[in-house]
Amino acid sequence: MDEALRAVADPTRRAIMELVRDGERSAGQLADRFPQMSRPAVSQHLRVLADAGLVDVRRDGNRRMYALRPQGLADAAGFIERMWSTQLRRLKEAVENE
Amino acid sequence: MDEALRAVADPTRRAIMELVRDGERSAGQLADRFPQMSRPAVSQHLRVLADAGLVDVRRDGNRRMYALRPQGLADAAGFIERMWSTQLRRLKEAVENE
DNA sequence: AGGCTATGTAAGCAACTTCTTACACTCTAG
DNA sequence: CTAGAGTGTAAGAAGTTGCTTACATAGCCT
Repeated sequence: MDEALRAVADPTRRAIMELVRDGERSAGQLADRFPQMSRPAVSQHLRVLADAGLVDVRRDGNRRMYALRPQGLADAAGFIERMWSTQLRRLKEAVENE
Repeated sequence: MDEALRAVADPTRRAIMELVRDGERSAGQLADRFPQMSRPAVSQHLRVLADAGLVDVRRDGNRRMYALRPQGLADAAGFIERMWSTQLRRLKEAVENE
């Protein structure tokens, strides 16, 4: 979970995830979407995402295709849900006490 | 969202959130739970959490009481859900195509 | 083979994080 | 009022992150 949450904490990486969310994208296609930063920078972000299990990589000849891997967020989602549920529980208690 | 996700990316801060999840805790009570690190370190983590809107602070005489503020995770939860839903959508499509 | 395309890796630097110790502040209690 | 408890803030060290440029690797095409 730690790795996934640290990966997701970066806005560029979240943007990449939004992009690959709709289907596979090559490293180059992704890099093109970030004209303000160098291609290697994007490549490094992709590595972080892959290491965190947030994207899948597939070789396609010359290119590398990246796709979202939502399971990688399972534990993070669990944590957030656990925090979130507190609100619901509290709300319920508040309602019951009035 | 950025601030919340960066705050949550740290394991100590997540642990703090788990602790205040069940109700208010004073700074000192929280610091006691992290014997391996200094009290000021915990205090600094609490500040990060408060700045990110993930905890509420209340002064109680000499002490400061911290409580979880789950709304602070709303945007983060939204992001994760948006990624997550992809899986469901894909699954649905896969089922429909077979 | 040789050159071009697509991509990753290495090295290094600047900025940021997360600690620590030392200090300041603010209530409460006697 | 003074002492001590509870807590935040300041300054600085050490480690980590996120970039850049330069280089390496691997597949494709003529």
